[in-house]
Amino acid sequence: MSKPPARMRLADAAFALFDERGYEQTTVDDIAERAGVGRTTFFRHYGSKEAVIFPDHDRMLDLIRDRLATSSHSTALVAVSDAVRLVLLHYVDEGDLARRRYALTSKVAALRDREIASVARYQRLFREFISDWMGDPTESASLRAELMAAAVVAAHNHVLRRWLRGESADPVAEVDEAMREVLALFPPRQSQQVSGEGGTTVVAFRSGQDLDALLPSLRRLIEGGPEQ
Amino acid sequence: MSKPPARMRLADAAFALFDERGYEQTTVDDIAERAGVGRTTFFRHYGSKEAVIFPDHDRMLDLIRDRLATSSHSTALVAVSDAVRLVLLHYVDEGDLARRRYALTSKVAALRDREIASVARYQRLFREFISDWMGDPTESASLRAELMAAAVVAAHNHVLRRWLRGESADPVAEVDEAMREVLALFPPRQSQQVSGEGGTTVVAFRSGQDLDALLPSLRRLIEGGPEQ
DNA sequence: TGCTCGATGGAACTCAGTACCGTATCATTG
DNA sequence: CAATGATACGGTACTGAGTTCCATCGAGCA
Repeated sequence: MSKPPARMRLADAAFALFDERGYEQTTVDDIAERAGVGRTTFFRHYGSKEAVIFPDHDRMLDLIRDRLATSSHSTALVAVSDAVRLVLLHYVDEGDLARRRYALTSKVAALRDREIASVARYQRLFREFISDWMGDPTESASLRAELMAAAVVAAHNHVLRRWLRGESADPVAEVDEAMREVLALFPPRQSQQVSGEGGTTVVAFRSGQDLDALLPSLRRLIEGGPEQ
Repeated sequence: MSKPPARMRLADAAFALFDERGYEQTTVDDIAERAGVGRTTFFRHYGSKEAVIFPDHDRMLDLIRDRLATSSHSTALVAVSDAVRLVLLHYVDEGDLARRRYALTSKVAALRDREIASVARYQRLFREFISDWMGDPTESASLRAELMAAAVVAAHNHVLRRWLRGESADPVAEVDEAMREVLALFPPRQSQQVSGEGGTTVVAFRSGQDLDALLPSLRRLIEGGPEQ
């Protein structure tokens, strides 16, 4: 009947106390005492009181990095979707623990802020990866990469929160669908046009005019090359 | 020769000390001492050591709220663009102060996290507004609102950071352009088509054919009504 | 003068987080 | 068996952020 490792006892004690008294009302001393270890040991295992709630963010960042790194130019978007699915699956595997954490982050501003900061790190990884993938130093591509990374992360968070609230029975299917929607927002561009003959790219717009009235400007756009 | 108000002296002292010694190496006592006030007074004016760097976020949130509130259904997107421009202009008006803050948030993780948390609050405002505006309780619309809010905020941050780094001479023009790109990502949906006469909606696609070869299918699309 | 009120300063406190030191356990060496 | 080193732990003392409470000062006012 050996005791479970201190690290886990600390996490259990922390969650239990947070549930009973609330986060701010619980001190690190309380947690250490209930876990039956010294205060020093707590800080050896978790860098801060907040970190006992989010022990895995660094590992998740590595996971994302790895998945993105093992991709070629043509499979970049697949890698992004995979990485997102990986993160979502990690939460789903945590099960009830993830839901208890969600209950805490919903109530405690400090924890919510911490979570948001972590998500921003994910977003940064995606942004850098997408930016490299685009390989286009123009300001327009830079903005596009930023928007895409933001959308990817927002889609993940959206599905994750739905699952955390018990609104989703199949979060993996939902996140795949959401990622399809996100990628559909960013269709491939002219520079990646099918090589060879001069095809036609029609950009999306709405107009009160009918098609015939629009054709002149359409032709001008196509033949005149890039315009303001 | 009356002294400037304590609040401003505290901010000046804080920025000066942060520049000289760095953020972590500066204590609140140091700041209060240089400002010639007591420690208590510091915390009366700024809720925390970090808050002396970001004094205006609450006011900015109110500004956004107000701008969004004074809009009708048809001017919702204009209101969003206006609100974004408002925030950007606030930073630009700060001028050098905003750049010093940027230098700090670039170096100090705690400050970066704080800034990110504030941005998340902006994003939440936009998300709720856009969601209400869509008035569509489906999951698809909910995701769409989330993506749109994320894109709006990402676009603002992108332009703001460019300006902070001195890469943009006309940030207002840039943010307007960026917002146009963002809104172009989210074309109005069928159900919101301009009532009345038959305008033209061109959906985005790419084709290897040239425009003339495409026209028949285009016409069929337009006249045949909604299709998959 | 006596009064309130707002802004201030100071003392004392709680608690997170860090630094340092001593100790117990265990496996590896000779 | 004895010396060694690595690892995990506990305790003490410290710094510094943030809070609470109380005392003070000055301006306006009856």
